[in-house]
Amino acid sequence: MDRKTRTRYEARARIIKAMAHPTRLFLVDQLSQRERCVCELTEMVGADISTVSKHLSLLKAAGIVTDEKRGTQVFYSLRVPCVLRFFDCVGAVMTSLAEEEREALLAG
Amino acid sequence: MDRKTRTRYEARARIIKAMAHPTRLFLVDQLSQRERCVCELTEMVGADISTVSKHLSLLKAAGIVTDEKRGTQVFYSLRVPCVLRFFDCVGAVMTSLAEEEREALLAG
DNA sequence: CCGCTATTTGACCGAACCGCCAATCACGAC
DNA sequence: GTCGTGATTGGCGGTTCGGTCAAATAGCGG
Repeated sequence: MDRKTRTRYEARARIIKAMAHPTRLFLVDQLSQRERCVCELTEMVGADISTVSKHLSLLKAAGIVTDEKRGTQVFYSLRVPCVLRFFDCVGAVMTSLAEEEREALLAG
Repeated sequence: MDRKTRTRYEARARIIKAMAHPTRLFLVDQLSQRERCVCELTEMVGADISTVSKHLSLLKAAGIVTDEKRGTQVFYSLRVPCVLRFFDCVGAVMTSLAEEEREALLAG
């Protein structure tokens, strides 16, 4: 794998990594419905506001969400809706995983 | 977020996390073409065979790939092709990211 | 200006991750 | 059986991640 190829896969991995956390998946899921302010998301998640804020800025840095300040609040919204398709595929993988485990059980 | 919801998002995150690494993305990409043995993949990646083996078993544990032992070699293949759609979306996110940066540049 | 609320940022610390090395296991050839 | 090759596993440093706390910043109302 040459240097250029490696760089390309690293860039891709950075974006997927941004999705690879339960709280951030939840946030993306919520933002797919409509924009929400940090305080609202914080209440939904049930964690410290600084934690949620950091997750959101990570998603923003990855290019997945955008923010817009209105008065004293900051509203986040989903910028790239195609990430929602991750969920479908993840469902397929989970099915595959269950199958694999069943096969292993039968084999053993 | 109640306990059940959290568990569901954790399960999803585990699978996405399995994809969130440049080497593993590369492996998935290669396996989308055809099955390959560990030694072949190792040579392509250019890392220690133990490293590649661990990445592959991680992908397997996530349900994304399967392995089949034939003689002294182990062949891995892609089990859930839909993960390839990740790449398209990642491309879209990268475009969005470039846009966002350009906007920030103009605004600043 | 001050106080209040919403949010971000920095420091800290435990946990998880990554890559290499060595040891081990599995298989085929002899 | 021994040897050689392919692959997995365990362990060890170094790095990154995630959550919490405290401090800093930003906007609004008085």
